[in-house]
Amino acid sequence: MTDLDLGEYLPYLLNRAGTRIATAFAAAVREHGVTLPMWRVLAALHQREDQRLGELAESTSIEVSTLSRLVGSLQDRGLVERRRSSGDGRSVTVGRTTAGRALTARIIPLARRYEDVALAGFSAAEADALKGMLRRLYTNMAALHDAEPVQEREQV
Amino acid sequence: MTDLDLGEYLPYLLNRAGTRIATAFAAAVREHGVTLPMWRVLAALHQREDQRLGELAESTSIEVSTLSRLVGSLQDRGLVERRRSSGDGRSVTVGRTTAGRALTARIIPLARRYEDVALAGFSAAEADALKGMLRRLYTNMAALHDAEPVQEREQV
DNA sequence: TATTGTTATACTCTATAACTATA
DNA sequence: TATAGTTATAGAGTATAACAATA
Repeated sequence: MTDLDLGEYLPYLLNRAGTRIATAFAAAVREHGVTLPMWRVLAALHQREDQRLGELAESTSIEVSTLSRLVGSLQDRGLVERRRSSGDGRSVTVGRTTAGRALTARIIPLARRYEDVALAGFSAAEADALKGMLRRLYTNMAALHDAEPVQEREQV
Repeated sequence: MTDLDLGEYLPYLLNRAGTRIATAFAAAVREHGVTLPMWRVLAALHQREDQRLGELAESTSIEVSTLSRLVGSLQDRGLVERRRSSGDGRSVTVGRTTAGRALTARIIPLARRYEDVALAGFSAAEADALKGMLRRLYTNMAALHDAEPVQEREQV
């Protein structure tokens, strides 16, 4: 008899913690006129300037088609710009404008503040351990990413 | 100069890991004819049978208005039923039907399988530590939940 | 032919607010 | 008046697939 205790079930705990921090921070960035996914794009471009759309989709975990329109909205707001890549004529490079960099710089301290709230009471070692485990978790799921759903186990 | 390294930024790592496990598992449950949020409702009702809509919103991290229609869809599929609560005439109690319980039982082993993939290479102690920290994280954010966005810090 | 990105469609989820019925 | 739930609407994101331009 296989059962499930949500209080010990990792995907549930991950979703619960993620949802809470995301909704709280979404309300905060909205005061700066952007949505949470838009902030994620700006943060990814802060990490590495000028990414192709496909790379940006990878680094933000946002679907390419969704991202294409999201970049359009950011462009309408004057925060990013699209440039035709010099090498490959098919690909598009996305980069922040001066206004986009300024807004990113204004939001970063707020982002740190929320991280501090989330990690209140954590030692530096604990926080590092948590982050390391989340990175391992991401890597572990790589095999299933863009692959077949896990095979149903044969009934015996 | 306050900067931000996404590779060390908790909300980013949380979103990345959560998105990956969620999209992979969503594809798996879709084969059973339900969406991921629907599965979350079924799992919450498996954890505790017969919850009022408000409680269910709490335990699934789904907005009440979204949940109301989600429960409607599950009802259309014959997986849950709404009952007027005996005590308070305003509230509605949601419970699984026999078919709902059967479907939940079919998905549970699959859910465990995905958790195992995510936690591959983790010792039991590490997995427990991770889960405990995610619970603490959730609790830490409680203060901000349904509250004002964190105050902008005064410029000096 | 394969790849990169855009666009269209239908569906789902969110956010807000108006509304009903109870309390 | 306040609370529990439903419904309406608009805005965003997801999933698929069709499409254009380039390789």
